[in-house]
Amino acid sequence: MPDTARISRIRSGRRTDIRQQNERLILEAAERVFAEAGFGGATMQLIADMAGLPKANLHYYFPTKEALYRRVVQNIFEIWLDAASSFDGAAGPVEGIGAYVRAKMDISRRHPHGSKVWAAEVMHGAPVIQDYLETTLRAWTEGRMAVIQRWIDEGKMAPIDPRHLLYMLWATTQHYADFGHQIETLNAGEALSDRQWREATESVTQIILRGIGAI
Amino acid sequence: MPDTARISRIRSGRRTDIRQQNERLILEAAERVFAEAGFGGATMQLIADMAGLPKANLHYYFPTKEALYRRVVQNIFEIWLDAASSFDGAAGPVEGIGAYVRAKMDISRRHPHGSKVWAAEVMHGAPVIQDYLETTLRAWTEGRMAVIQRWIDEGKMAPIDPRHLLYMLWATTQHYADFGHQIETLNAGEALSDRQWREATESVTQIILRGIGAI
DNA sequence: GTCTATATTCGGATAGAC
DNA sequence: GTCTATCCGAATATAGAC
Repeated sequence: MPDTARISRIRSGRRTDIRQQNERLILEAAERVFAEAGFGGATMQLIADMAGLPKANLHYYFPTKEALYRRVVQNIFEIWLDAASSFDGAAGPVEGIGAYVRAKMDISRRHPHGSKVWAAEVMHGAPVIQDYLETTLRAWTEGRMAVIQRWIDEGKMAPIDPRHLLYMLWATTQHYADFGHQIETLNAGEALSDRQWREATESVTQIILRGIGAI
Repeated sequence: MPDTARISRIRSGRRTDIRQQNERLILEAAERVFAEAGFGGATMQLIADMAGLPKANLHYYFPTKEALYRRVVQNIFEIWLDAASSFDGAAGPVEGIGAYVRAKMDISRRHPHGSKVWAAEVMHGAPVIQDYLETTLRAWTEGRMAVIQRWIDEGKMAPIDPRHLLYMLWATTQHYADFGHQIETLNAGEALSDRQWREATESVTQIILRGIGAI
């Protein structure tokens, strides 16, 4: 029955397309609402309205509010892990840390909502992603600490505690996303321009690279 | 009627004592619950249980959940404003910024809940304290930027953008409170010891003071 | 000033028609 | 796969006895 098979494939294909598109719509809306209202303050109704779908559809694609939230948090974590590659294969701290700061500042600009959701999740004791902290993040951190320690041993930077350097990199770059509203208020109520983002990235990079004696 | 007057004074005095003590109990519990669950996730019942009072008493002292939250946020803001004095009257960046970092790291350690509540409030667009950002915080920021600029003009530090230096100071110090759970997880699940707090403060201070060319 | 009982609203989740 | 109508639990807030 080639005919019905073809129709079935097409139908199935369309269904998959609709599913993927709707899931994306829902996840984008959810990221924004969770960031702006917190998990407890977010409502499925608000997310549905922002996604342009009836509330019941959300429960069709994501069984519970928590399942939807979990996916949002996972998405952000993966984006940050990708940025980790900037760190690897660098000859020294100037290239490695410079690239990492640029990558993370770029993420802060393009995914401010995701960064805020992550921050809130950690502030609340990481009820949903504690396992990621203990496995993936811990391994990642120890790997980069080893790289930094090697740079220190090779005389490419001052003997800074690698752990606190990493915390400083996370804190300074994510601050531009998480506290973006405060920064905007102190910028006469205006969002940072392209030029201001470049200046911010440059300032952060310069202070840190000088601070660790790499330049 | 000296007798009744005395009794009345005593009664009134006791009432005031009870009021102050209960308000303090409620505010401490509220700070913790708001920090760990967010405004939307916090419940008056949970705060009441943690304060050891019946729920209705909370509504006697604070008319609404939002009024209670507002007081918590204001408390934190005042604590940070006090720390601002570390900045003033310093001969140069080594003393001024050094003292400010120490003061803010100390607050991150002693008031982690308050710091988290503030962070969440800002992340949500500062619905409650937007006026503080536009008045008090803006004035404070401009004042310190002028001080930093003077240090630059006097050749006491490199020509860093004062604004981004301030953001870095806020980001790095508050990170130890707001992301304390992540830091603890990466510290084998242990809270930082006295010694580790000193090392963290020292690392932050050293990197920043070197980074701005002050040492 | 304290506390029990309750009114009322709101939001997550689902049933069931289409 | 979509969506309306609805259930039900939970949480804020208050009434009113003590």
